[in-house]
Amino acid sequence: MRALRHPKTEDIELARVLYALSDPVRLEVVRRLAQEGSASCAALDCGRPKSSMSHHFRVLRDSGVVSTRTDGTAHINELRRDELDRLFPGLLDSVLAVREKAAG
Amino acid sequence: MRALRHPKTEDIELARVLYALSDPVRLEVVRRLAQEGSASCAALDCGRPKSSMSHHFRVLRDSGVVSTRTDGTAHINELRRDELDRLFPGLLDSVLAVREKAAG
DNA sequence: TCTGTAGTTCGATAAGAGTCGAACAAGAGA
DNA sequence: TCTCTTGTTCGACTCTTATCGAACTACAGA
Repeated sequence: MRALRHPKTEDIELARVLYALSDPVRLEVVRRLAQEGSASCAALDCGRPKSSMSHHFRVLRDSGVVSTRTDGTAHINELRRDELDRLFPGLLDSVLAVREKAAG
Repeated sequence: MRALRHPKTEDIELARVLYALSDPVRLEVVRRLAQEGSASCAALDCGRPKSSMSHHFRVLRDSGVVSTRTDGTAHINELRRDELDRLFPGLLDSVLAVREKAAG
């Protein structure tokens, strides 16, 4: 497959990261990556078709929130945690610490 | 003027807050409110027409990031800092701590 | 009441984003 | 090489959003 674009650490922008985190589907993906360390796209589908998930993974990748490596046919994602923590200390921790009340 | 809508503390949602913070104009407004405590809309225009700024203030208000009170004809805005800190500990601090490199 | 000031609302426009099926690409294994 | 699996890309659609001028609302002061 084509090479997956990852911004360099110094090109990661706060506004883009916040935007990437502002979607419920992507937030859920980030939470699960934080728990599980790394996971393939398929393992993280939120009941949505793969084209939709591919879009969300691209937003997360382009913003610098996750990195994706290839393992056979699978794409393994993980949080760029060290870099994000260095750039925006406490941000990811505070986002991940939030336990939102159940809907309804 | 019509009453300005403010969500109740318990209705403030993380994703909406992150979205509100993901725009450069709004991020700048939030930074300046953090510095100055409170300010009118006019004092915080980012060189944009007031209709544009009014839109951004509404996004910030609707998401629960700022509260707006009326003082004569002016609308005085301030961060809902205590509430945000209680709901999302560390989030605002980490966002405000970021010193982004100058463009170029 | 007239005028000025501060913001909101409206309407239009253009750009962006989420969603999904279908087609495509690339590696793995038989 | 055929096939399966895993994702990406494309195209179409719809909804949302940012932007701005113009009209409107509300308060204050002369």
